[in-house]
Amino acid sequence: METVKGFRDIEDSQKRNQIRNIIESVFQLYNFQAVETPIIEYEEFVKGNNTNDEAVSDIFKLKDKGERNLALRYEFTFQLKRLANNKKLPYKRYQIGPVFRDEPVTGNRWRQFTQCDADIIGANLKDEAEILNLISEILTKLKIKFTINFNNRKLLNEILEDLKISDKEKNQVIKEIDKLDKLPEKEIKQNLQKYNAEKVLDLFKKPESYFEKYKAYEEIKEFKKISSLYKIKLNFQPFLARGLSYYNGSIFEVKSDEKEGIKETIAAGGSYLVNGIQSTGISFGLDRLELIAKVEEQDKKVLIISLSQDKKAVEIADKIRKQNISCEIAYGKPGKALEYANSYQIKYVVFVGEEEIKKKKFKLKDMASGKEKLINEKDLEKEINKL
RNA sequence: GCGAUUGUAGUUCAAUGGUAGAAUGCGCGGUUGUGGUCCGUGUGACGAGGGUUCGAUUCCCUCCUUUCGCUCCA
Repeated sequence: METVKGFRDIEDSQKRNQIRNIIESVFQLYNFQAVETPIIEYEEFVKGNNTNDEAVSDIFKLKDKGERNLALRYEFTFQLKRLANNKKLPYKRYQIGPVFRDEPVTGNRWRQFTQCDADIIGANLKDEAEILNLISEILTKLKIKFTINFNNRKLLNEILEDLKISDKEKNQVIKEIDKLDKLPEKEIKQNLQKYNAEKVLDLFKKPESYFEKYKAYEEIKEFKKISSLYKIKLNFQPFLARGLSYYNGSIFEVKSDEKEGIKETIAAGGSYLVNGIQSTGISFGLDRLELIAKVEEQDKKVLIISLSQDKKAVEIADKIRKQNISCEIAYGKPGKALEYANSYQIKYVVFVGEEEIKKKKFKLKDMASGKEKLINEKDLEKEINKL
């Protein structure tokens, strides 16, 4: 049986859960409120004002028995319009959950994936810096080396207006510019000639100081100043655009620096309006973080082998679990039980047989070394706890 | 969605116009209180449908799927 294209079974979700917990705990440290919202919404609401966005054309559509036109959420941001109503500002909320996009699957891209969002409704530049600090804290805890690319939509707009590019063509030009880190420059230049905008390419080669002449750079300058409070390194990328059209100020895109990392974006965000209120937010891609994060796996697991001494085995297992150590009992032949332990990476095994019960000493075996130790019944849990 | 590409045991790979073989995994045994080595044995696959043919896993068509690019994006 196959899963649907772009959907998958996650057979070992332990690492995933640990990453989720780390992200969630940091969100909470910054006083974001946890929320959950419906996966299904009215199609009209999902589309929102962003009907021009390509992403909106990627929504999964469905109908219920009442012939309502519905859709699966393709992100969380639009749902903030409802949540942010009547809230004391700034309203800070986080949400972790699956979103759905009916789009082609390539590489590390799925049609169901889990986003971890933190947003501030009613935000200024200082809040944006705080969001960056939060990104940095999370990725550091996940032991991921990263670069934060950033830009400001206002700067892009100003540059394009300066070059007398019409509002209609602006979005097309921005899309071309956004490909700069991907396609060869020649190709982009050709495409830009259609809009008479090839000059922008030369602009983007200029050093950062060149952009100081633009009014919108003031905001970038101010933002950099605030961010320096947190010692966050930002990589100013004047051509960074981001596809979602609702962004109206700062935009961020986080990439992995790891050699074995992935080329896809691992977190992205920016500033936008919610019900006319200036807001900012970030979204992590849990599925991608899972590929590159290094988390310590809880690997102290114990297998009790009951050699027809089930009563004692259950008793000991219970004591070990009370120490908060994962433990299970095998009732079969010892050979089988040891193979089982190998197969599921259970590192310690305790034999519970007639002899042990008589002597009140139990054999504790380290699977990696094969060494066995006799341990007094009283000290057993303590010994295991110390391992 | 468009263009290219892919599809055989759970996994990784073979062969073939006369319905398939290995490695590994899994099960059982050798070892009824000792595994990660070895030996034996078992299990298990032609993506789905249609066409050509005496006969199709093989050739053709459609759909699905895989991978890559475009578009877009976590």
